Amino acid sequence: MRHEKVDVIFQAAIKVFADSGFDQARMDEIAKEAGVAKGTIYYHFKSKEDLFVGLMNEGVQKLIDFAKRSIKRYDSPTEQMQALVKSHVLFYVENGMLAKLLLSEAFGTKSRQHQFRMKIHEYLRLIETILRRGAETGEFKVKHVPEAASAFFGAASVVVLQKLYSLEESELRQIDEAVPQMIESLQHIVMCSIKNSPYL
Amino acid sequence: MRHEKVDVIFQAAIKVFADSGFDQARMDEIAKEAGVAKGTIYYHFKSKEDLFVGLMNEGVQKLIDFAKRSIKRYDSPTEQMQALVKSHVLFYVENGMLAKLLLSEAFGTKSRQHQFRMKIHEYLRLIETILRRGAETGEFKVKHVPEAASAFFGAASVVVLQKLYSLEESELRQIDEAVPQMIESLQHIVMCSIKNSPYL
Amino acid sequence: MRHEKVDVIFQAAIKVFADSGFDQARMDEIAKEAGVAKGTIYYHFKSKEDLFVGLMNEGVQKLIDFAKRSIKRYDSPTEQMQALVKSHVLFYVENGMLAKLLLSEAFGTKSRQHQFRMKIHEYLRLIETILRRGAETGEFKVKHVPEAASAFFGAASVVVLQKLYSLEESELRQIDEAVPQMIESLQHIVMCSIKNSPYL
Amino acid sequence: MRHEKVDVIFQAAIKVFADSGFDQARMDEIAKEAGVAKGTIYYHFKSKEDLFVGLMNEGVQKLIDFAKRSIKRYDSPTEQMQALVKSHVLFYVENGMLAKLLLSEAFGTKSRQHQFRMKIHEYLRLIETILRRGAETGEFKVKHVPEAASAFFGAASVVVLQKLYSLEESELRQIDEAVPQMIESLQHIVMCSIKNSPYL
DNA sequence: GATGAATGAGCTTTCATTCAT
DNA sequence: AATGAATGAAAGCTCATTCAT
Repeated sequence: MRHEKVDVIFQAAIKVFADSGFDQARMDEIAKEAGVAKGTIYYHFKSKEDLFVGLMNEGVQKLIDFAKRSIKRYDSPTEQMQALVKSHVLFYVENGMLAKLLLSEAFGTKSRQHQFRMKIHEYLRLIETILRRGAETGEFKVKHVPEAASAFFGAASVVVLQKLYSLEESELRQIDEAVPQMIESLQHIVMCSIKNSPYL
Repeated sequence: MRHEKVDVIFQAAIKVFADSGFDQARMDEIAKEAGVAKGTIYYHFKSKEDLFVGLMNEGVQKLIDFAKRSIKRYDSPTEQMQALVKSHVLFYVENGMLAKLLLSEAFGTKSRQHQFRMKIHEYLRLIETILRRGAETGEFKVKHVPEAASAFFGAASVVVLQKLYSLEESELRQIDEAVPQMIESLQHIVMCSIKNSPYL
Repeated sequence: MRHEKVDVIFQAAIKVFADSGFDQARMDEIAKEAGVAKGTIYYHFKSKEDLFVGLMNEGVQKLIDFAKRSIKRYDSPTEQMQALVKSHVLFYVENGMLAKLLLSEAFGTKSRQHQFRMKIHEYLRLIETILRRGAETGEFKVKHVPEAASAFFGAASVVVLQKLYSLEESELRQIDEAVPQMIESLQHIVMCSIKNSPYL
Repeated sequence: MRHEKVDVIFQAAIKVFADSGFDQARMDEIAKEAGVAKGTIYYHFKSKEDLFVGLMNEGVQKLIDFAKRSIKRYDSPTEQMQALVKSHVLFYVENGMLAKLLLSEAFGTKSRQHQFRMKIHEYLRLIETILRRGAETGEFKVKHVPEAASAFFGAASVVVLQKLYSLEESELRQIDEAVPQMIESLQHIVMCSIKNSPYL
């Protein structure tokens, strides 16, 4: 069982990293947000980078777990793909900070960014798995599976973020109203492009 | 006519910002890369942020101009949309650095990020214009135009970046071989999801 | 109880600020003089300006306290005024650095200079209080109290500084011999100009 | 005859140095104020310090000349001393910037400050000359002439500056109303303390 | 386990000065 | 004589990290 303080620090770190990005995040602020002394963070984590990597892995893992739970309820690849798109949007709306970090910290040559991409790759493989199963059952027809997975990931991520940042601070509650629209749009795009036979 | 040194600094800055992101980029490094003294940068730009904003605006403008030139050669929205996807991929492969900054620095609450999103919005509006024209001619059928534009932008951006970063340093030349594949995949996704009638 | 390091920094800062003035004083030098790292200063003080303001307030407060203690021993305004002049000279000779900063940093439109003048004003009010009490008892006759207070302050300050700077480095010990002369001169000036009846 | 541009630069420099003090004054600003290129200043002056020293000498010289002209109209040391006090106040009110620089830049160990003190010393010697002549004629009785000169200089300087800075920006016109009061106060102080016989 | 005072390398920015034109 | 683009030394300040308690 993880130490109690570690959880407190994780929660604080998520918030601060999401608000500010890796570079602008201050260990001081994380400590203050967590209500612990700065030294305590260093007792539990080797470095800022270490904390960040742990955090990102956990974040993406949650995204993966959430997606897997959504998928599990369906058998056909078609339904699973739709469930995946829906879970992606819902998770991002609920965890906007992660979405932002996903795009802003995923690309780069730094070691932490490489590690981060590895973790994201797990999620992409989940998408690819469904696509491949759909191809086997004959429901889907996808020529370049990895490219399709990347494309869906990018499309879904940018659509949600663009919506989040286009709403003013005061209108942020309207994001919930926009969710069905985003899900519909993305499902349409995804299904159209992979369905063997024409999609509605 | 812009001063010669300004161009040298711009070229150096785009390289360094792309390598490291805004925060990790060092003015020292930009100066060294440009072969000028650090003070020279500050003689021409008010601040690091000023340099970055100028750079990004110019970068996105080039993307917009490149896309517009590609589109101009065609009349039908269908051909224009395919041309746009192609130009997007080609531009990103040629300007991988800008592509990375486009995703990593576009989202956030900083003023420079807001300015940056405004500029990207110009590009999104270009996509939307084609989509709307296609809807008018009856070639396209798009329910939520802004969402579709964001989705295509996100899909195309992530596909190229994912490919760029999945190739090791030594295999970077292979990127050119991957270009047709990426274009084909993205065109397929885009056309399928907007075509009024089934797209083969 | 104030932290030990704060005192060390204060002592070093007063020396460096006095040697060089606010602008020419270097935080590096203060740190070196104090035997602490530069960061330590910024751990305890918000900025160079913050350090300076704290220092000046404390310095002038010491001058005020010293004057008040000197005055307390006497009842008659006449004796108090003489005590004040004497204490002023003694304090300045002992704290030449503060004296210099008092004149060189008090005037200007910067916020820190305004704050500084406010503090000096406390000292001037002390002088004015004695002058007014003397007027009540009939011992003094002063037409413009604030002008008189400023004049005595300026006279005493410049006399000591002029003497300090007219002595070469090597003759600085002679300052002690000059003290009685300065006190006598200033007391003469002050008493003559405020005494109701002729002062010998 | 001095080069035309030198005068333009001098006028600009006076303004900028007075507004900001030596350290905070920027050569850029002086150039802009003078309407010349920065290089032009360096064509006529060796350095910022060189410009400042030249300026200060000229400023103090003007003060000296103004005092001498005021004195010349009278024969008796008594009248001359009163004229000197009056001219000092009038000059300071008219040239507040010089007054400020006089106090803020006169003390210190820098070479320019030493040179500056030398120049001020000329003014002090002028005061001393009158005091000594008064002693010879029997009108005055001054025990320590240099101390008295310093005291009068300090008193007059601080009185005017304190008044200038105590008035808010908007009330600066009231300074003219305060002039007679300052002159009266200072003349009273000076005359009382040097007159052989009681001064009313 | 936990703390927070202390550190110092490293950052952006400033600005007096130079020099080719 | 005059210019102003270019310079680079130095400054104030930040903040991840350490370590004695």
